[in-house]
Amino acid sequence: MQQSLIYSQPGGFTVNGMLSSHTGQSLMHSGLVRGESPRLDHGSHHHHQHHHNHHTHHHQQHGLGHESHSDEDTPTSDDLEHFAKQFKQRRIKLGFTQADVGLALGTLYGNVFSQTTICRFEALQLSFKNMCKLKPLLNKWLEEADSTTGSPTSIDKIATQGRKRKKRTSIEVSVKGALESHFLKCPKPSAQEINSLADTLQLEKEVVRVWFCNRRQKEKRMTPPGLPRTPEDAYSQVGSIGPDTPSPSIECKRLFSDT
DNA sequence: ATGCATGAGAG
DNA sequence: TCTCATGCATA
Repeated sequence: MQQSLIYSQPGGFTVNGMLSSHTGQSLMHSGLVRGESPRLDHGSHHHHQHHHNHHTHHHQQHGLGHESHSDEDTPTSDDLEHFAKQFKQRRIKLGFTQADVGLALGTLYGNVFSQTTICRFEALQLSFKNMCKLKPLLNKWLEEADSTTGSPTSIDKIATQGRKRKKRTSIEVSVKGALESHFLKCPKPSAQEINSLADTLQLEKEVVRVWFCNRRQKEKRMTPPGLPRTPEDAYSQVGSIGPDTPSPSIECKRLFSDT
């Protein structure tokens, strides 16, 4: 947790040591879970991805095969991964917290983001599409940030949230385990399934429903959950690593034909 | 850093 | 209803 609560104002000294070093970390996710069709409308493309996804049929961004620049068009997963990494180091070098960045984006370009989102971006824990959307913004901030090394950023405040949010319900570990099991069987339970499940686990159906929604979203992130990604493992598995989706391509049978 | 939650939009 | 982007609150 390096998210200090203090605002580090780079107004005292010039922090200008932006090095282009990157941790030699071989993070190679093989793709996302679904066939995200990028909203690009170039009618003639569709090369092929260069990675050996030893299973299904999904790739999300066409391997345009020749773009290694910052933005312009749809980045590749590798581009995003690299950018996120660079972004984080530079952010830290400049002495800003994730929260600072989120706020700065708001005051600079009108889009405010929370610490959570910045964090997830850096950790590649957003969907591919979402990453692509945020990248340009963060890239701009980055340019601004290190060019203006020492300029006062006009901080503004846009308090826009007067919702009474439900208190976060803590789900017991054992119960979580049960939910996990069910998720493996059927990631998309019907209302009836959710009902009985909620009843069994003694949880509100809404809580169970939301849990499944969130669980599904997790599967769709760029960095899927449950990766035993230790450096040692990475070395042993080179050649056929598959951090890709566990192929749940099977339809879960609806025992109840709902409405 | 992450778990549970909200709400807008698609179907 | 589900997905998807996003965040408050919390561990």
